[in-house]
Amino acid sequence: MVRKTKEEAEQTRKDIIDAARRVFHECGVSRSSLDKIAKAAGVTRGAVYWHFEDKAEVFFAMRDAVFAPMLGCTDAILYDPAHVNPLDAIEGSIKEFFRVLEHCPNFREVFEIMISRCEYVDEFASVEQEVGRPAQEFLEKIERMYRLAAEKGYLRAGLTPDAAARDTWAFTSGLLHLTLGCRKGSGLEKEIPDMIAAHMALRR
Amino acid sequence: MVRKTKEEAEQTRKDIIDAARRVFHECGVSRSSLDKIAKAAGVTRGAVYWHFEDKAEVFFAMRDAVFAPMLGCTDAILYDPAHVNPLDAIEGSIKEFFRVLEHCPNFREVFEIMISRCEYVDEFASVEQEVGRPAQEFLEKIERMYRLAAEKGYLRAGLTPDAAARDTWAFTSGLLHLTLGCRKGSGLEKEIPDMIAAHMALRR
DNA sequence: TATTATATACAAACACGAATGTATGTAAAT
DNA sequence: ATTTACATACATTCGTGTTTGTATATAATA
Repeated sequence: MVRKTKEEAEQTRKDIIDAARRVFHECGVSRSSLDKIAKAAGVTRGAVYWHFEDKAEVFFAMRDAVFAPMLGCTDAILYDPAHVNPLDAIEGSIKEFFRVLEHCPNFREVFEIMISRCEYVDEFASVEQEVGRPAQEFLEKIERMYRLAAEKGYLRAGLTPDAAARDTWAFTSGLLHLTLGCRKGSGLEKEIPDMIAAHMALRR
Repeated sequence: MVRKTKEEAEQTRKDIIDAARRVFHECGVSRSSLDKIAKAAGVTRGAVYWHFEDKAEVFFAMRDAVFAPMLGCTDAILYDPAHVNPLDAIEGSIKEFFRVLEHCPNFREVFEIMISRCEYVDEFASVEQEVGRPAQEFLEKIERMYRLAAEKGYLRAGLTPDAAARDTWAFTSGLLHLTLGCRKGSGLEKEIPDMIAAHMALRR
């Protein structure tokens, strides 16, 4: 049984991506040989090389599979018209991001791989850029929201939308790194919603 | 000229550590073969294996060479009795940290390696822990400082030292990752002192 | 509709370089 | 005389990219 139907082939492609995530997470990207990934997916390297050029392409496919949904997920909250106060939208969006991160292992694994199991050099140097772009977009989005909040009179007096946005930007990034990186399993996750609320309370 | 004096041997040891930092930074840790490092240091692998067990030991030696000085450096500011307001001590200490990071290439390179050029698995899994410990200590230190500030009446009303500390903690971590990682060379460095000042202004 | 041709979706085998760890050699310091 | 501080050579493993083989799905044709 060699030649599969298109649907079956598409399934093995997904199997490979799925296996790659597990192997990347366990061994780190550089020590994840295509043979390990293939075996974890129940195929041989032949199948991997059929579907992908090399390990980098597998990596990017894995990342793409979770990044787009994640952005859509947080944006939905950020731009939810139910929030009359933009500060609530920001707070809700960030909380939602960390909630998803805690409850969806696939997402968390990919983020952990990108943060502490991948070396950003050569073919992967661009990953740093591509992580930077959503980060940059996040900054611009919350800056607009803070500006809106200021116009509506919700922003604390003496605080510029610009400064508030950059502070929240760094705070969120730090929280992400602390919860996924060095402080894993330290009970930090339980405190995250409180930390976010306290952070936002400072600018109300 | 094979056998060197003790001083010369100590120098080649330092040369190897120095070369390792450059090679790690350029190639990433996993792609830095001991041969590359040896050649960059102007020796052979024989010398490397004489001074170190393996690559991991070279890595840890490199890290130790900058971590201790860095901690001493920021602590000196944090505990400088010249500051009557603990908030000034915190602000100064964080600013100093980023100032050193910007102006001392050795320090910056090591931090960049640890943040985006090393995979925290297997022998290096402990690195994550060891990065986490200073981070944890930093949290405890600034928490004490915020408590002190609260006692002296310098902390903004309605803000607990605990919440302030964790917010500053995440902010600092995020700033570190943003400036060394994805946003390198984006002009962010120029804005860092302002961002720190704005962050601290929120809790005065 | 039945037959044929071709492209597909892999598995298996091969060839190559790179990296590691170790073993051995050796000249000079001690 | 012995140890030190390496350089050199060797053996082995591992990963990669490519090539070849092949059974079958699918398209083309009659």
